[in-house]
Amino acid sequence: MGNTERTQPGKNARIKLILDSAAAVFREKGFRDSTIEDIAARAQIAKGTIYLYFKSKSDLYFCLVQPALECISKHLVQIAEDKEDDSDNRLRRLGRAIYEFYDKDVDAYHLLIRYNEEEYSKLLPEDRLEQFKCIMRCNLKQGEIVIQEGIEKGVFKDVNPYAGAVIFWSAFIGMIQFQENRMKQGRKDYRQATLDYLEIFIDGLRSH
Amino acid sequence: MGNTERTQPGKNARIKLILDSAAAVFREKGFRDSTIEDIAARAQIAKGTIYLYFKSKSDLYFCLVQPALECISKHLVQIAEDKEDDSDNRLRRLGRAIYEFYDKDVDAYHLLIRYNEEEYSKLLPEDRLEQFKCIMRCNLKQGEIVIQEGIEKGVFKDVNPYAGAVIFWSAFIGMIQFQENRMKQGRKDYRQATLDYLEIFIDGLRSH
Amino acid sequence: MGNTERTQPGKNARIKLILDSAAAVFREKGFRDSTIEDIAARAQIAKGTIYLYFKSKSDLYFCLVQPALECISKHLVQIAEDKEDDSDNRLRRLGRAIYEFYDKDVDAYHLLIRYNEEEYSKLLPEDRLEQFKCIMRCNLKQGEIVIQEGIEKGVFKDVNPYAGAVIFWSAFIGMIQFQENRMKQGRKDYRQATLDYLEIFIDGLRSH
Amino acid sequence: MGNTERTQPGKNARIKLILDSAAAVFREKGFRDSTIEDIAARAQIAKGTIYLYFKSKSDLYFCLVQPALECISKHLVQIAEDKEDDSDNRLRRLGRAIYEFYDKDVDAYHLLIRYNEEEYSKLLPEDRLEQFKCIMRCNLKQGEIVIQEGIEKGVFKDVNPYAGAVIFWSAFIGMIQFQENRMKQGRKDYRQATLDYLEIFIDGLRSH
DNA sequence: AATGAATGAGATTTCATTCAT
DNA sequence: AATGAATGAAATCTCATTCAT
Repeated sequence: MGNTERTQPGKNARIKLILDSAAAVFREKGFRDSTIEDIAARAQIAKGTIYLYFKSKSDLYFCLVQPALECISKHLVQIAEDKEDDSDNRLRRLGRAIYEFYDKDVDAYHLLIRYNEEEYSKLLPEDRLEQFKCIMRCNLKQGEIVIQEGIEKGVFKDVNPYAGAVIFWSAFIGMIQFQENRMKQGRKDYRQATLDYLEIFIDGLRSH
Repeated sequence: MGNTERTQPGKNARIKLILDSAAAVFREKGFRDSTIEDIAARAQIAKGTIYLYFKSKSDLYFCLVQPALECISKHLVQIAEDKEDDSDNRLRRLGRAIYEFYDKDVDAYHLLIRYNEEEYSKLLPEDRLEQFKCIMRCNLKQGEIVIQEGIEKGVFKDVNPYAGAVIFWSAFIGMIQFQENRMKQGRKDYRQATLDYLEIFIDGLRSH
Repeated sequence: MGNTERTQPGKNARIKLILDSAAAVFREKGFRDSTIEDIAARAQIAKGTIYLYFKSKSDLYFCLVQPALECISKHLVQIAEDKEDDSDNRLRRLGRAIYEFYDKDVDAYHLLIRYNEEEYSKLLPEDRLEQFKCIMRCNLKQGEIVIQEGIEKGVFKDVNPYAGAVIFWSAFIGMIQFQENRMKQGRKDYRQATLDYLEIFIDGLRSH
Repeated sequence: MGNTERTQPGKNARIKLILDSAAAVFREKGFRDSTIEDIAARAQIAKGTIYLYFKSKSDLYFCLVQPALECISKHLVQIAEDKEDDSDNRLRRLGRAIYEFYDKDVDAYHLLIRYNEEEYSKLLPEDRLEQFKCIMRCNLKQGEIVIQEGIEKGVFKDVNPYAGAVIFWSAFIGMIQFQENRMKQGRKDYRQATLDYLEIFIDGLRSH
């Protein structure tokens, strides 16, 4: 028992090492094309070592995405619940929160937005997938709530709030993609400029 | 030569048969999970026959997506070049053109919007992939052109036109997704309503 | 369709080749220690070829043992149902039938008597295993029936007929083992002598 | 030396602990499906510790079965050598001795009767295996000796004594199996009745 | 031109054994 | 002496591709 306490930090470091490698490899190759061998090689450990800490490739993927999903999810809920703030500002804050999440952990972000591509949905166990979808629905719901309230206050146009949230989310993915394309072309990183485009969406929603 | 002429139509029919089967199978299962066996079975031909007409599974995929991309691409160029129409209406028509393309050939649409998922990009040869990206850049460019002109005319806000086009495109994908989600839940197909959400963007772009 | 008819014989030959190799390898190494590679190597074909004809290693095993089990099973039922013959002679004939089954297909016999060793029962699907056990119970039942009738006619002692059948069966396995041990030691094959030891059992059962 | 004396008892206790755990695990799962991890877990020690006392998994198995075999072996020799007792009674006592051995240590019994299944025989080194076979031949020999003497005294029929011993042994295994089957079905444990079936053989061997 | 049987490289996962602590 | 993390060989099964017919 004393032993366990002593080895815990090493164990956690190992887990972190594997998760980091996995995130990078999944990011580069996608889930299906990433092999346990790839992940082990990047972590400079043996294949079998990964199975000491994770039950399967799917389990590894799940453990990787799960905390990231829950973290951003909680943050979004907080923002949506801050009823003292204006609807349009809360929508802006939702967008910024997602952007900050992206900026803090690029790999996790990419895993998150791909969770429901067929590539993943075919290979994850039914229950894990359902858990993912549930969290994602929750995220979407926050946008929906904020838009709904804006409509009720007359700040926003009378659109379908769910549809509005979907568009908000997918527009955001598009903006990240834009930023990454620019970076690949060697251009400068204008984060603030990128976030400004959120305003296009918010302006479009306004009732005038 | 006489022979060639006579066999040519049969050959083309064969190619079309294979492409149609492949489109359906790729759509249902995704690229990785689709087997040459699946495609051959659906076309009711032998596996080996496919290799008479296509070099590889990747090649088959490329030949499938290529014409679809070029078709929508030409259409978008036509709209963008119609300088007599208002900027905001041309943006609307770009959106409708994509929607109609989707509606006419769901399989091709899904292949098209996935062309740059890593699942595909890792499996295509470098040069094929570059060709794809070139076509996609061209598509995006049409949105950029229309937005640029709108800005110059003072109809649209002074945003980065490329960013605007990316957001426009990704918002569109989001709307299709929304529509498909609704359909899966057994709800009715409100195409017109869906297209109306285009207006959120167009309004957001307007200078007031 | 014409094709199918033409290829059928070749296909059957392939299946037989694989089954024969599998029987020999399973016999030599047991189910768990036999690898698909071993079986393929013995058949001088590639690993993958086996999967063209059999779903899995378990399936291959099942297809191997199933017909042998059913064949001996039917034979034993026939003998047990021949009510015109004396009980003791029918018991003798049951023993001889098993011996002949052994003699005709040594591999199948060894697979049959091992079907319920843990090695197998752990690795076969529940339903396959149940099918096996059902056939084995049926085989045992024939001995039980004959012994039961002998008891009723006063020919045999009043023993538990099921227990009698179990002992009959296991004694038989012992005799085969004896014969094989003798053969391994390079001694001659006294089949007739071996079968004579059945008489020990039959005599022991007699009411005097 | 003082050290050695002090650690010796601890060492022996360790060895016994490991052997006991191994016996239980092998019994439950069979040799192949038992892992060193399983055995270590049951003994509440670390995996590596087992390798301080045993060269390998096979070695552990050997050290486990060896004493059990020798114990029953000695007992059988004693009975066979008790020339004052009748042949048929000594045969009965041999059977009872095996039954008592079974009853006292079910795990050891099951290991013993399986020693020559291929699952085990393929995994033990040639020399270990030869040692096993030698002990088993000795056990069998005791039955052979008793039967031989019975024949010489005219008590038993003139059968091949070795064959008689093999049948005796395998019939016994069958009876245990019968008893265990009954128990599994939740029926009562009629040990005395089970042993009575020994009489079938003894009667069968009698010269009248 | 068409077939489809055969191939074999490659992916996931297990576990006996080693060895640094 | 004891530990248990790490190793890596090995086993099952899949499927793109080839090639004899």
